[in-house]
Amino acid sequence: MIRRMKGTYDITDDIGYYKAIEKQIERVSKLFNFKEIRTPHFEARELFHRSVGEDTDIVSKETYDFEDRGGRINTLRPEGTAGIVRAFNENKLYASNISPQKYYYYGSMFRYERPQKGRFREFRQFGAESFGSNHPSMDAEIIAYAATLLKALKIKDITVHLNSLGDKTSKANFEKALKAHFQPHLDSLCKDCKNRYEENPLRILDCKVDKNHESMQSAPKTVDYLTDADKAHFESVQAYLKSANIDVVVDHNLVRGLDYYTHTVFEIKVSEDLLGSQNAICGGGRYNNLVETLDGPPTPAVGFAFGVERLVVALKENDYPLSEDYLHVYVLVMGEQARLNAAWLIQRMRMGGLMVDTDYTERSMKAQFKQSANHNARFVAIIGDKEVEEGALNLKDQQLNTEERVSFNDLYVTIVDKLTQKRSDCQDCDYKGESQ
RNA sequence: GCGGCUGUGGUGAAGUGGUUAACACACCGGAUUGUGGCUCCGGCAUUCGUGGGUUCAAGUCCCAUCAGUCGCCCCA
Repeated sequence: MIRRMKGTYDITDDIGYYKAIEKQIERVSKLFNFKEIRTPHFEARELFHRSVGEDTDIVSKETYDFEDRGGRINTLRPEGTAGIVRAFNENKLYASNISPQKYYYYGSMFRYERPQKGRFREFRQFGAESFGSNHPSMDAEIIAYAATLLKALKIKDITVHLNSLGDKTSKANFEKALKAHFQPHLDSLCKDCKNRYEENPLRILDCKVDKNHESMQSAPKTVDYLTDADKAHFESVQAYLKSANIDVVVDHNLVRGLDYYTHTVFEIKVSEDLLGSQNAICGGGRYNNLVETLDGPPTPAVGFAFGVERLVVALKENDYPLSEDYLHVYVLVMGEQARLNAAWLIQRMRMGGLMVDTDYTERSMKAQFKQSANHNARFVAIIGDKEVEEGALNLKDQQLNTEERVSFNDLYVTIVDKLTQKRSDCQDCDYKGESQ
């Protein structure tokens, strides 16, 4: 049997969680006035090298690259921001009379990684990007947007971690200071940290093995390398968040893996026993140089990305209530003539807005009743030869456990009547009938 | 890229080298010639991820391989 590719998965029974997430994304995005944007799943490889960073793990060893028949080098997008920025520049969206331009996206990303809990090779991200404002209130809005989605999804025990890396210069100075600081301790640090020292010194700060190492306590802090303007910006972001009632933890060891981040960076984490070391459910920050790096006009920008699979884990863990599948009517058919007559009755009910299903496999009556229960059908309409002759059938209400004879002509109105009586079973709205 | 664990019907699983692969759920049929959910009866794996090996004998032991899963790195 041909099976799914490693690190991919089929959404079957869990589809309700995805629908719920997508619904809330749409709703919350409207509240924050972000517009949806959709960009291709593959781009020129060059795009990711220039934006995400040549030396990051994502680009150096995790991309899906392929050459097409025209000799072009394509890459399946490993993250969303690069493509959005490309589209922003290519479509000259910066020329809009609306500013800042606020976009959100939802879709699959691809990274060649070893799959584990909350991590896949094809995974989905929901992300947002705001272009054209360098104001701290914009940083704060982005974080508030992310936090509001989590609130809408009723996810508990989340923590927003916040830090600032400063501009290009302060980021570089800080890195230099870090290397100078850790250089004499290099021998006593763990194997991974020795690597990080060369590859990405910032990451030494959030090492789990060496977190109690003596050199950690005395390590330079990002804040000490911020310019006065950057420091003021960072403090202002915090003030706006406070005003919006969003709790954050300032975490000087928070750095982010992608090269393009400057100034504000943040991560939203759920408890570790939920997702282990994959507990970062959302990550983001400011990237004031990226638009220009990708040949657009100098444009400050800030954004975030959520891991949808991780949201699903959190939803399940929090027992997020999903509405159950159900049918209005299951039509039970016995015999060929009945089946033929049922066809137009079913079509008429469906055209009238009722959710209807029937048997297609010539099962026994008992089995059809079982199916109707499995489908969670409110009514069972029973049609056999007798019914075809009389032009009437038995309609059984499975909820009230009552049954009555109804003519074919009255079937539809009878059902609609019963559905709209005081015992409304509307599961899509809060309407519980007139009596309540 | 590295390490741990796992692989038996549609599903969950038992099986500790010996003959016919438990049990439960689901599903199908019947008892009930047209009324589900309860009850009873019956059916449902020529074979244990795949390939090779050891043995008189392998689901069980060994090797390889594939897949899944969890962790490390890294990330959403």
